[in-house]
Amino acid sequence: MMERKKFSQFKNKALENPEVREEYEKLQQKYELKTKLISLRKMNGLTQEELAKKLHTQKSNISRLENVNSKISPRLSTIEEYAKAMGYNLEINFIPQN
Amino acid sequence: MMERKKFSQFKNKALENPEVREEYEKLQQKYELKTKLISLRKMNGLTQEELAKKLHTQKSNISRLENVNSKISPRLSTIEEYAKAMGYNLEINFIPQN
DNA sequence: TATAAAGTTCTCATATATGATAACTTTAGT
DNA sequence: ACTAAAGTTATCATATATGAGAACTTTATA
Repeated sequence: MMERKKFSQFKNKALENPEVREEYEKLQQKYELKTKLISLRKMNGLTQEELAKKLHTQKSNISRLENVNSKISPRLSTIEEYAKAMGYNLEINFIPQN
Repeated sequence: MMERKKFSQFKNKALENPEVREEYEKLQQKYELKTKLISLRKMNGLTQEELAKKLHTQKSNISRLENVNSKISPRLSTIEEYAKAMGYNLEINFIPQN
């Protein structure tokens, strides 16, 4: 708990730096999408292999897509198909910064 | 006015057909994104050329990106950068299909 | 702790998006 | 109708995502 508080304080301080903040938000966003993809799949009780089959591709490709560390920026259509395979549509919004 | 009503009735009838409906929604979505991109740019009072400069690219590429008819499915990062250049962040949501 | 299932990583081939330039068309203002 | 600005289209080169297969690591469970 003490650790958590300390870190939290440090984080807030660091985020006052615009460059750090920007970098952080960029990561947050990437993390968000990948995270959403993964939880969407798990919510539907699918393994990577099962989803891969639905999409006529390989489990290794699903893994790559879901990998938070990969530098790949997927095509919109790829995300769309992933979502469709589980019964979802994509919605894209533009949010003003600050 | 008469024309509009007739068309509207036809449209609703046609949308009861699942295949037609799916095709329609697909188009709607594509249209939506491109439309959002265009209005975002215009809201910020930018020409394609001006935006291109901000993004260190050419106006022809902006035109291609905004072109509703093109079969290109852009990278997520491309849309992101377009938005960022005008002070917006991307938000992506998964909407259950019915 | 052995085993199977699930997920990851690497690599190469292929498909597709993006960058750049030029010529063309449309639109707006006079 | 003329002109300039804005937008479009075509094309080729380059960058990057995706497909596929194999070997590897992690996780869960008996």
